[in-house]
Amino acid sequence: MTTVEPRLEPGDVLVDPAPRVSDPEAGRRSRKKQRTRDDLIAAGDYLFATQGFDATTTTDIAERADVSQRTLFRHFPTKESLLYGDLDDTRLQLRESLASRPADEPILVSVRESMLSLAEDFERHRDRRLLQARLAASSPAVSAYSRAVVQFSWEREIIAAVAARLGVDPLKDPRPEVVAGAAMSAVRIAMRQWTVSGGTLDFMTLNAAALESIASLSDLG
Amino acid sequence: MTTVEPRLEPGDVLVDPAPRVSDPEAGRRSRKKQRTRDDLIAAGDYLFATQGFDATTTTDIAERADVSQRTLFRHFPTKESLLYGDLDDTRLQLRESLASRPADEPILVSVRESMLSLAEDFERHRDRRLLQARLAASSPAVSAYSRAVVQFSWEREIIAAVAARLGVDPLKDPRPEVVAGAAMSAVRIAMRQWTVSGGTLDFMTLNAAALESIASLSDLG
DNA sequence: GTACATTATGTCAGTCGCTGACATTCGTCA
DNA sequence: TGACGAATGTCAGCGACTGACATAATGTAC
Repeated sequence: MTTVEPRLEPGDVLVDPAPRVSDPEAGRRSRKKQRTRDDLIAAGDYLFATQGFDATTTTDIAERADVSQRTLFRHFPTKESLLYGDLDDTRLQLRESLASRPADEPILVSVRESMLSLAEDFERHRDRRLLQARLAASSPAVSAYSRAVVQFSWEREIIAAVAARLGVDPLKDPRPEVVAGAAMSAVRIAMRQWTVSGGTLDFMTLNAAALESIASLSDLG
Repeated sequence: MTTVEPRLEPGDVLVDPAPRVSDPEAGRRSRKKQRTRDDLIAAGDYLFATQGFDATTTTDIAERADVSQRTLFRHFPTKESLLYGDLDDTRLQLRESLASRPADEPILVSVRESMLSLAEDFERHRDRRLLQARLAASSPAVSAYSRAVVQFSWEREIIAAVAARLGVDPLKDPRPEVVAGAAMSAVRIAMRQWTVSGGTLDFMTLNAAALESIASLSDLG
């Protein structure tokens, strides 16, 4: 599994200057835990960006975050999950966006609008999403994880929402999954176009254009 | 990554009684090579079916095929690829099927008919496809491989064919990928329904029904 | 504030997928 | 037959990940 690793230009932003808010409600213990978690993500982002995903060792990352490798794996189940540490946030945001659409709205419109809320997420975490996309383009392991874990988790949210709206069982009626599959393909195209543009193009616009094509599918007869 | 491993009933067929044809044209050397390859696949199928994917070691498989572990990895790049050893056959068959559709046929019909040719493959290798599907349902590693490698390779064939038919660049026009995504979702549903039925339902029928829903997507507005 | 329970972390040894390097065997072909 | 090359075996090693146990920091009850 040989891999071409990315070489970032010196000007590129490497890490999200994350807010590091650390809910002041919680005690010192959970704050410290959150702190090491943040440190690990930052260390991973930096090393992945500078050396590439495959060339970076989990031991490297742990050392840079000044913790043991064992601690890294207590916070993240896999090396890939370290790169997509905010997966759950994005997924839940998508879920809420889907749930908040009016019930009388056409389903394709609901899906489209919700996917656009995902675009907002991309612009809010621009650097990180670009890094993830670039690493996915250069490392098969990351690419596979993105498809099989990240995107799949989004797809499930769409399937559940569409099935609920239609009032059908998604294991029997194929439409929820087919809609979700089409929508995910649209998002992938938008992501790819956005990535090759280096994040300069407007993700929202790209995503909207791709999603438009779903409704016109039947023209292909 | 804890995994529930499948327990097959004694009556279940474990291995494809593969033809083991070994092109008589070739010499003894390539015949022996093909033979060890077949042995490895058979050993893998048997152990995966009886012990589950994760619980089976590549060393186990190699020993059962009476070769060294190193030889296993000379024939197959990963443990997963051993389970999907015939991936290329299926992919190329899909490609040919897509290429053989008349140029004046509506695109959705071409895609649908080609996916049905994929259904023939499923019935031809019924036991193996069932085993793969069951293992994918029980092991995240297999499931991820199926999505990110196997199904993705099919998806690329559809994208290329549809883009060629439309005469567009699939990196710019989203329609080829969206069609492919919808078609792959349909196939996934059919596979799942077929699997839970234990392979008793007619895959062709399931697949056709799921593919039908693509054209009616715009009804969801 | 002292004592006890919890929890995050470190350390260490080990498994398993996978690879490079080198030696050996065996089919092929002149 | 003898030389060449392809397939395999052997061995050592890397890297992701895990279980077990010890330790230290934190939270809590009194």
